[in-house]
Amino acid sequence: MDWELRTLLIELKEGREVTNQLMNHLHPTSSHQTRQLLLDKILCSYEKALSILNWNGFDVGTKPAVNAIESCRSIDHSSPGSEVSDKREVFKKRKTSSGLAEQVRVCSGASLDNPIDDGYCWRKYGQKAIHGSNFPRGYYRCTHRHSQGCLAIKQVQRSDNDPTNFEVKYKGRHTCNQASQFAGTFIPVPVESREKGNHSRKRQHQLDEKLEGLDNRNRKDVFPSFSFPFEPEAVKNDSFIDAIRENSVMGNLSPVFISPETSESNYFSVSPCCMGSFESDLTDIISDPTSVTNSPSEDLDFSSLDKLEFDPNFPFDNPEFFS
DNA sequence: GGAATTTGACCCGC
DNA sequence: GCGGGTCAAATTCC
Repeated sequence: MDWELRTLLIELKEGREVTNQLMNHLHPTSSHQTRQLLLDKILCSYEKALSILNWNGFDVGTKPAVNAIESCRSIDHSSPGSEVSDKREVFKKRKTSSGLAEQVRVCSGASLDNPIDDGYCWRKYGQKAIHGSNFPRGYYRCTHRHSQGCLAIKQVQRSDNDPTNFEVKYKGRHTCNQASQFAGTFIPVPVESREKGNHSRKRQHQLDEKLEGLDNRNRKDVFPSFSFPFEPEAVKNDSFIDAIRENSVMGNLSPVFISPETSESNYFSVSPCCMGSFESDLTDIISDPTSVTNSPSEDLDFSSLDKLEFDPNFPFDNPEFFS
């Protein structure tokens, strides 16, 4: 089974699951926003599935609905096997999107105080007003670009339709130590401690920017390594779901995951830059309740999370899936 | 003084 | 020519 088909199946399964959730919320006491959120997720799954078919040469006949796309927690545009190539051999030569591994993520529900947090240290190198967009686009590159030659970059732009949505485009892969830290043993770091210390640079103009749309706290975040049980059996374990739920409900967008017992043999970590769609899907699971937490529709039933199906035969150890 | 951000200018693709 | 991506000097903060 190839990568696209697997992703397609995941999306279809998720669509079915969210549809079931929506059915549970059809009673009059359920809030409209909750139902709208679930509808958006269903549309998101459809759009992702159609996009996959589209990429594989199927004429799906329709263009993705903008609202549906923006409702998606993540849309993976990674082109497997594509490598970062710094084309800036000529001064200020413009990089083209082709040839760059690109991943687009839409982080919804990120309040001004809870911005995108992907765990890497980024340095902002530019900001540009985008034609037709109310909010400027911020350009970030890895802090270790010069010291370690890390070529990872990202672009952050707030959605016009929903200012709580941040569209984050990742291009390139982290080759710095941060990436290896992600591959290491998980060290849980409380959110509070991550926001203190030398990463608490606050400026008045940054506060102003907050109001304008680009939150700056996503620029410098020290983010713990993320790992989860390697064995599918452990994935099915309630502790896994509970950990996700607990951390999600805490309102932290970061996939801070506290493992019961960290063991290198039982846990594996995946660098976000290399996770591809799986990371996106995992982020879906983790970030969705968060977005609910930050949204007015707080009555979303988390119990449905327990119904998520994890394929026991899922090839977690198959490197091809993450390429 | 070092590091990070801001911002105007430059460059390239379309 | 326009829009988007990047550079780099200036600025700001610790």
